Amino acid sequence: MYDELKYWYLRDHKLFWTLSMSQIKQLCIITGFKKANKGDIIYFSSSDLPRIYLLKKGNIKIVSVDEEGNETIKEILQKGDLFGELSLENDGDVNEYAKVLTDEVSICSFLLSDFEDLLVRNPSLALSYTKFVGLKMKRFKNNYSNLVSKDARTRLISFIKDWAEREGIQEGKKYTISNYLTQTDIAQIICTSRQTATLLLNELEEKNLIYYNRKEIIIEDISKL
Amino acid sequence: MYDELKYWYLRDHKLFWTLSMSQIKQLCIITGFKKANKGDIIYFSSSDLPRIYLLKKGNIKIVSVDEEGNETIKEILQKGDLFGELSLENDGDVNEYAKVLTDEVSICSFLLSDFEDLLVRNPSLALSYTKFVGLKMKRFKNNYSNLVSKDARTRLISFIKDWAEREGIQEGKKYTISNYLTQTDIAQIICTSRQTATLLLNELEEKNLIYYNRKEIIIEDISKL
DNA sequence: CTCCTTTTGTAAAGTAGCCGACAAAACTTA
DNA sequence: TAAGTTTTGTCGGCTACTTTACAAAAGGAG
Repeated sequence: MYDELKYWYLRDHKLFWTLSMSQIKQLCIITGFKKANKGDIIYFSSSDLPRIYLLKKGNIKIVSVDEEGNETIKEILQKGDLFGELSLENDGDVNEYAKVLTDEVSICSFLLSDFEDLLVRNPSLALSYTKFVGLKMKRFKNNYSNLVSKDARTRLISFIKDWAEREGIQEGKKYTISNYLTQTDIAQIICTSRQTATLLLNELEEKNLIYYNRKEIIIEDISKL
Repeated sequence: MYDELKYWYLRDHKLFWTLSMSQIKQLCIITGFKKANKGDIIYFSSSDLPRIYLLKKGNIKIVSVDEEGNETIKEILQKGDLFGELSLENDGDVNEYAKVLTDEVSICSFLLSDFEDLLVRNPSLALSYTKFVGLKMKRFKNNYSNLVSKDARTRLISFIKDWAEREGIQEGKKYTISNYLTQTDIAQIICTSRQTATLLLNELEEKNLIYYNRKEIIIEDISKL
């Protein structure tokens, strides 16, 4: 892959706006690039050097597996999101993988150590990065409190609203989301059983609050949801 | 308060080890210092300039209140912990306060903007700080997955173990924790009702796994817990 | 078009933990 | 030491959700 293209892939991300051309090139030299298809699984092999990944196109989910084999969806990532060792420390024991949700995704990555070098040489990037991680944490905390105090219905609704606002195509109060999640996925995200999720989705559809199928979700009036 | 003393308060924290004397003094000029007693409530007034706080002595809990008035314990902090606008962004709407749990606490604080200046001028501090925030996020994620997949009993046990390892006095397999939490606090931390927490604690005591009273918790053999 | 796999729909039985209510015990204050 | 307040103990009813189980529908592969 040409350096020129790689350069633009990074340059695109707002975190890297402050960097000079030469600094980005420095990262680019060692940048990896990868395409993958729906259903593919990407492991963060612990034997490999730790990396930071940037999702350039498509959607993936980060799944973690605990000792008993229970799978939890940690995050749904969309175009422009960073993932991997964001805390800049590699923790061996955690078992996570990424699964591709959309037809085609492209991902680029760079070595953690190179990124650290860059951060040390570029304090304002470090500052942006810290804010970025902080923001991520904040969103996480928010989800977490939802989980604690709200019931499954409320969690589902707030997830759908959130999704619509992040990715949906808006026409007035109407939102159209291209649906790359199964009901099982949605259930895992809002932390409930698949059956409950199905039940609640059908209930919302019966009340004409949403229109659901495997390809898309349409919210007629988001303010009524 | 003498600059000299303030200096040492900061110097103590491992995050600030890399800083030179003059850099710390720079922060110290505008450092605030505060003592508080059990039961006191410290508000992060949004009208005020955003600050970062460092807990020097004692324990406090961070409580957030949602629209309906539900209170959730976000964090229990101990000596040496940083709190406040760690993400370096101030979010007005979130309603949080800190409540003092132990007899006497001391807290020092500095302005967010001053800290940012320091970070920009000191890349390696910025890197440590980023890692620190990242670590915090990781711990958070861990708690969160516990909440999702484990039942109340498991959550209580892992909370007690964690507490013992962080703060308890160890003698072989025996741990003694000085208990500054009520059962209501514990319940809120592990996200269950007070009644359930009481029940489970008594159950653990009946099985002789722990000895519980208002002043201390003794774990006879942590490996059996 | 047919077979196979994945996803979705539905129902019944079981349960963890919530909620309300009240009493006992332990600290606090005067 | 008495009265008030906070914390802890205990009970039964309730319900939102899980689990198990099976069938229908939709997609995909050959």
